[in-house]
Amino acid sequence: MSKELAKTYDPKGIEDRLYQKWMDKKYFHAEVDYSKKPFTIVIPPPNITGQLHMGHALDNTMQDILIRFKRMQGYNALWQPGTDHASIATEVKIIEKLKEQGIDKHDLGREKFLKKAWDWKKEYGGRIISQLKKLGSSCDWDRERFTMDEGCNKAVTEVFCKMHEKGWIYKGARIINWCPVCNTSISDAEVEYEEQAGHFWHINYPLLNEDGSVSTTEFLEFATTRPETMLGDTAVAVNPEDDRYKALVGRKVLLPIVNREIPIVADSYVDMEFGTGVVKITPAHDPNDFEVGKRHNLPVINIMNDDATINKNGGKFEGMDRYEARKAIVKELDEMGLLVRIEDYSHNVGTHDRCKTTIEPLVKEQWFVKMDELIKPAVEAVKNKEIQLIPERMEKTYFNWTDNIRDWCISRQLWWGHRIPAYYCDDCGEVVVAKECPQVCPKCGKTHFTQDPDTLDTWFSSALWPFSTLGWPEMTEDLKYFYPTDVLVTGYDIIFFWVIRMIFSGYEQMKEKPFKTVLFHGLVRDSQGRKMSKSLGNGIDPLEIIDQYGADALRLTLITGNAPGNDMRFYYERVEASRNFANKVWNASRFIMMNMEGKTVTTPAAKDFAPVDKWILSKLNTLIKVVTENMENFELGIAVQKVYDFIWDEFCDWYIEMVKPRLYNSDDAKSQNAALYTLKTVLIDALKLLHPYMPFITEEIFCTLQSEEESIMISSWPVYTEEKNFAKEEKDIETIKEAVRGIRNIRTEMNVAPSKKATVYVVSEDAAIRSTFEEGKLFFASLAYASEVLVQNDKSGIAEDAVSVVIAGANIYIPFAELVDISLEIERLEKEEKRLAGEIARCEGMLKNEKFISKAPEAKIAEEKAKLEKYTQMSAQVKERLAQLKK
RNA sequence: GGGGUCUUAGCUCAGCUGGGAGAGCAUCUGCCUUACAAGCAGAGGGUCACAGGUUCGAGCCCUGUAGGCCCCACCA
Repeated sequence: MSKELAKTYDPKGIEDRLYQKWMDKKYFHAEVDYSKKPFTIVIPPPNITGQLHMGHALDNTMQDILIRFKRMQGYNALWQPGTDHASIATEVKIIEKLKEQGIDKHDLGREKFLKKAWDWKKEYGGRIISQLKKLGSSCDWDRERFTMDEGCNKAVTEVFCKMHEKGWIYKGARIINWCPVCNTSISDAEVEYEEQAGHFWHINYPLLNEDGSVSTTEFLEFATTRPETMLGDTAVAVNPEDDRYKALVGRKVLLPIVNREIPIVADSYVDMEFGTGVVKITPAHDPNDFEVGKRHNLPVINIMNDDATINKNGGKFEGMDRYEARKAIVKELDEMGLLVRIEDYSHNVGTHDRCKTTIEPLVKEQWFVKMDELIKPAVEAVKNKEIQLIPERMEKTYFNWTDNIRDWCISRQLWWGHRIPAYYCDDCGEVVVAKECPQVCPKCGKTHFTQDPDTLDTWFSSALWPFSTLGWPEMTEDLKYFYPTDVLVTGYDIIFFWVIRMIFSGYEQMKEKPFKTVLFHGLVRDSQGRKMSKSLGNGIDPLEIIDQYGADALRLTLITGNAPGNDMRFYYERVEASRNFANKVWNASRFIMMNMEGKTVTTPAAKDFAPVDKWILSKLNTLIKVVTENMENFELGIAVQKVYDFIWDEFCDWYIEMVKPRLYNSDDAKSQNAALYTLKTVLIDALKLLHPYMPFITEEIFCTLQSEEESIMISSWPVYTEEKNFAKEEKDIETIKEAVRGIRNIRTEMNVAPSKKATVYVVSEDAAIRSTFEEGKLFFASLAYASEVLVQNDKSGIAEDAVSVVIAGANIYIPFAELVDISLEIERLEKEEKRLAGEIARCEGMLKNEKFISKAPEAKIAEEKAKLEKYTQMSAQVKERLAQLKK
């Protein structure tokens, strides 16, 4: 790289080239190596149906930052990648595709369908991976896994069998959430509640008299949102404390249309205050009713088919869709005079999160994971900080779920997924759970078995991901070395689906946590704060952003100004700001390289460093400390902001400008060399600090700048050292900066053209300050637009009408040749005096407060005293100057 | 019904354990100064939602109020 380089940074071409280089060099690959400490992250496996979206981009950028940071710190960093089969999501897509070709899943048959699914996986499974690469993700691709590969299958079977043996996986008929469109059961976590406008139908059921005849005068009124379920009613319930109905308990009502006699039961579940205080009980189609039914030994009458049409138990309504049946039943009740009234009613309805279909609670035989015992270590681990959740508030969400946990329904009536390792004897029906199909029935001795047709919830395999990917159930070397993993990075939206399940699975199977820290991020929203969604069409494609601005700019945008767990808005102005920063870095580097050209930069002797060099080195040293600390605390947004500010503000706007005169003066070779050396050193360390965030541009510059180095990504992370703190130089340079700012300010205020140079006098009785300015004279002159800088201990020779800047310990005078409006200058100084008076009042107020003196920490008191002294002195200088001008 | 979270400059957001309010964008004024106009130098703009409290000291801690967002529960 040299002068011919483009004035603007163009990431095109560079990014792919560098990624290929990293791949070729195997930098991402990690092997067991006990001489180094491991640092492990497992990727949240993206769905094979997926396309990279902003959520992925954020999630993977964060992981890559942590991995690259730790790798540079000398850890053996492993980022374990892979993809998820995403049973239901994928199956739905395949069914859709088949439908387009006019093929029905069931006509095709299980085997052929699965072949199609694997074809799909082959075709689309790699797409998301290549997209992650575009982002710069430094995953160990040699270790790529899939939730349905051989190893993961083995892990799933192993866990299922073990837990079944322990009695923690069982099969039972319970009420579950059924999706009539996807035709499968789903877990509680997959149900999404949605506010829907509906109705409240008030209905009368006639009471039966003591002699069993139907009363024509006595009715029991109740309200329901789902009148069609009356076909399955097996009781009516009231609260046992309810005086209105106490006498009726034990009597019966006649279920109209169906003409079934059903009892009136007393159950505390019924809220006396709500409605009429009477509830119809349909154990087969409502979870609460199911519980009531169990308590009162009520029959369970399922009235629905799997597609939510009424079954034969619904008599003449058989075959009708549930909503069609609702209408018909209401109509019939109305005709019978049993419909009291209809009320508008808005209520929450459970829908399937995948397809938004209203779920139907049904009683079915399903497989469940018993949660009560399993969850205990997972609760403990978070409670005692064995596992740290970031931000901490996520613990509340976590405990909210664990405290109310119910058994996990894990069987799905799908084909794409891990088939349940349960085998039924064709002859006697005996159930055998085993890793392989049994040869002989342990009960009847027959030899023919049929495997359970169901598959497992996709999260069952994801729950094992942190250890299945490292070789479990074999106790591999990888597992011993890399497990437990260090950080899990994920969105707060899958805390229930995934995070909790990994934690209890880790403790149950590995007897050890799956990770030490969970770092949560929020959602990436559009510029108006809306969720990005397909239906809104407001999604921004990260690949387009990469194409237009580069992966580095995208990554920086996603990290800047965001705190853990918080949502963010994404818009183009932010990306442009990031792109501009990349360009800034590029140009600063270009400048440094241009100046280095043809020269051999050597390490200068300690005495050859100018105060400015020490100032920036000292600033850099502090930066290293702050950035490292913030990254270790997972405050990535703060860390990168510090790097950004340092590079742009301190390094580019100040240091480079300060050092220019020395670079252009070849007469003082030692000084020039020290400047070049400092420029290069600071740039390299700054690039290193920036590398995890912006891997491509930093690599490109680093390798050009230091052709002998192979790659920045395997270089070592800068380390903070006390010896590189130069307090004196920091203070001195800040003094000069203050003077420069003051002068620039005045010049703008007085409308002095930048091209117009003037003599600048620095007057101070303090020899140390004078020497500071003497030493910095060269750059001070150029930054302050001075034709000449004169440092002296009194005002001799300075024109009366010179404008002046007061800084602590010195007065700066600029005599302009043109007439300066004295009254304007007086006004300006009076403003300054007022400001200082305010500051003095503030300090004095504090210091005169006895309670402050007695209770505040010493350091704080000393700080305020020093400030008071400084402002008092400055105020005196301003006053003196005003007195002169007013003469 | 329970819980969380937010309310800071015109906009979008930082502000980590309490010690003089910040950034980016936008606006205004000068500058094509030999790294960068995707830039440089400067400026304006905030009773940190409101009301109390704790403290020598509160944007930050506590209580309450108002409004927004989210999660959980699901009284038929």
